[in-house]
Amino acid sequence: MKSVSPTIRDVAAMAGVSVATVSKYVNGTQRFTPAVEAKLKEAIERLGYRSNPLARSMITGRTRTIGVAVLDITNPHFTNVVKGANRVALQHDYTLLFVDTEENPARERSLIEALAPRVDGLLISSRISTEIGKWLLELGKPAVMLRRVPEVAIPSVGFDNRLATYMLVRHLLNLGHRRLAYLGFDAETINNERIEGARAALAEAGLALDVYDTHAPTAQGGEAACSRVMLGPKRPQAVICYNDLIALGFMKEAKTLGFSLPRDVSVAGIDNVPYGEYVEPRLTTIEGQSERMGEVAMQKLIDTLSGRTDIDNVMLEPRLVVRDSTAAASHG
Amino acid sequence: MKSVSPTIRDVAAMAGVSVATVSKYVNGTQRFTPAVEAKLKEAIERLGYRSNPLARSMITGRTRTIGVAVLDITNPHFTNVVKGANRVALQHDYTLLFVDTEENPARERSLIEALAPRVDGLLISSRISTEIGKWLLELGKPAVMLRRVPEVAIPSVGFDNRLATYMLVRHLLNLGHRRLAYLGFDAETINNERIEGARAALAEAGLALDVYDTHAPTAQGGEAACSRVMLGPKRPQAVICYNDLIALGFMKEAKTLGFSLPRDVSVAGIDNVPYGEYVEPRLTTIEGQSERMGEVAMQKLIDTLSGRTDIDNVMLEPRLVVRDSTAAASHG
DNA sequence: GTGAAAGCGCTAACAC
DNA sequence: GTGTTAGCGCTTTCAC
Repeated sequence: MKSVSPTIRDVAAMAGVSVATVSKYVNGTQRFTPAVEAKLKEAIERLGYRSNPLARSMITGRTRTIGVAVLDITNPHFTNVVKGANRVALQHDYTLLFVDTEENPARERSLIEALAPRVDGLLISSRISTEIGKWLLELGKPAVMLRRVPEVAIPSVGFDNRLATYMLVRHLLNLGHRRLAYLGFDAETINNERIEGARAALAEAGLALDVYDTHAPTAQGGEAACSRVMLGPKRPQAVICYNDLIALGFMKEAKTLGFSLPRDVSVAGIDNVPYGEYVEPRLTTIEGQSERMGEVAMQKLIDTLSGRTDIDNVMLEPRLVVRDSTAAASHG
Repeated sequence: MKSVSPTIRDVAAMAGVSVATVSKYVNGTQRFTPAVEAKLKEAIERLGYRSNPLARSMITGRTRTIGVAVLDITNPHFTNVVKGANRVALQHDYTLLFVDTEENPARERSLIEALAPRVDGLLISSRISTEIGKWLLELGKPAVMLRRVPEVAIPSVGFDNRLATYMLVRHLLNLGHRRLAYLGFDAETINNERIEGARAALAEAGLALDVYDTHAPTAQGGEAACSRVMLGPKRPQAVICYNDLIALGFMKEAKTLGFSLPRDVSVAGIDNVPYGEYVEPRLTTIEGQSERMGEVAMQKLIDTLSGRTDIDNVMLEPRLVVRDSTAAASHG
């Protein structure tokens, strides 16, 4: 219960050796005579000495720690990314430190700035990836972006957003739907890719897409937007949501408004968060491979840290998961 | 794109002043002559200088950072705790660093050990709170436990587990149920408190509790245990789950097994995670005040860091949230 | 206002 | 094997 921790010098004094010896012993850099080793062990034990990682890092320049910045720790997609990243990090004896930027670009930067010097490398998911990417570059700290940023020389792992919505539209088209809506999240750059993919598939069938927007990529966002979509002048037969959370909220509110799902409207999301399986109707979605994304990104980062330097942009492939929230269009 | 960051000395050299001056300027400790200030500003700008927090922390002994260790970042209960904690930390200009111990007591200790020296204080949720608590005490690092640990001299904020299940049982009793089961998570110390609370309420009615166990406090855990509970020799009319996640998994599997909910069985959870509102039937639960727990705990920690030292154990009160997963017992 | 110097706790040559 | 020494990048007295 000492208020101030013992230092390497205290140990050295107590064991009657030099600080260098203690340092080497603590780091297992060398072998020692049994006598010295015993004294060292005893002194460390009695003093309750623990080496100060800050001081060590300052010299070695390494922390054996990796920083992960996520946009919203509440979103299962991100927690799964984290799980995947954690698994790989653990295998390589790295510790993960997380920071939640809370969808706030202003804080984002300062949080990453605070995190960066304390870690060996960074895994970053950001709304402003390109900007952050450039800034990271001049920071000179190894990083991997959790989103494709081909325009910056930083490795990244992303997801084929165009293909995801393209597939979703094709699926809905096959079910006989003609009036499709997209409920997006405008503040996000990949939102446009998702719209493009949907439009491309629709264009092939000579159809157009109605685009709506939510204020947040969350269930609350989906709830809030539902009545506008479903009770507006262009009620869709099917709606594709920016992500599963929005879809979950949308479905809940649609039911509250008296609609029967999927009879009155088909709904699909993207990410395949675990909870999509527990709602009714079970959510049709695109498997976003969140955990895999975390794994791949972490592996890339560790490779970079180990000297390998192949700056490429991995693209994870989407896979359609059909469940009960999408059904054949009713006649009329 | 320099590989090595500029130091305070580079700035001093470039601006033609001493390092002490730069330090004071960077920390806003003092006022300067406009001439010096301008030179400083320019040098810092051109060099892209950022002060190294490691070096600073080593001297000041403070990091302006708080470490939070959670058991499972995938569990919405914990992410909400984190949200609450983050909110008040932000107000006081503290940055949060998280670590996910992944329900693994062995890693728990080493992760916290790695985290502790890099932060000013700790917020810890652990399966082995008492043990960790004692250890924390001799570490001398301010900490607050996210669970009541009255037996250790560490502030903590917890939740009235006995009252929670007591209330749940009373609710179920009022609905006419007589055969109640509890689906718990044995590895958790508070599991016993929850069993006690349920038993106390049941005893008043001259009834007994059937206790089952899951291998994990997750939806998968609930799913896996469901058939054992529902198709065993003592099929219950109502089951209380250790937490909402288990309840969600249990409900899903019960439906798969052909049961109609809540007609065939009433189900209740604890925590009030957001997704309980999106499933069908909507989950009856106990509001666990996760966010509030995070807020209170962080406030306590910050108070401690500011010199206040009232080591008490806050107990948050449970509140019953009745939804559709609990209904009147059917005759028979 | 500004600077010189000591040193935070530790590691890494290098010498013995 | 073990000790000496010179810092890592920064803050902090204490002079001027």
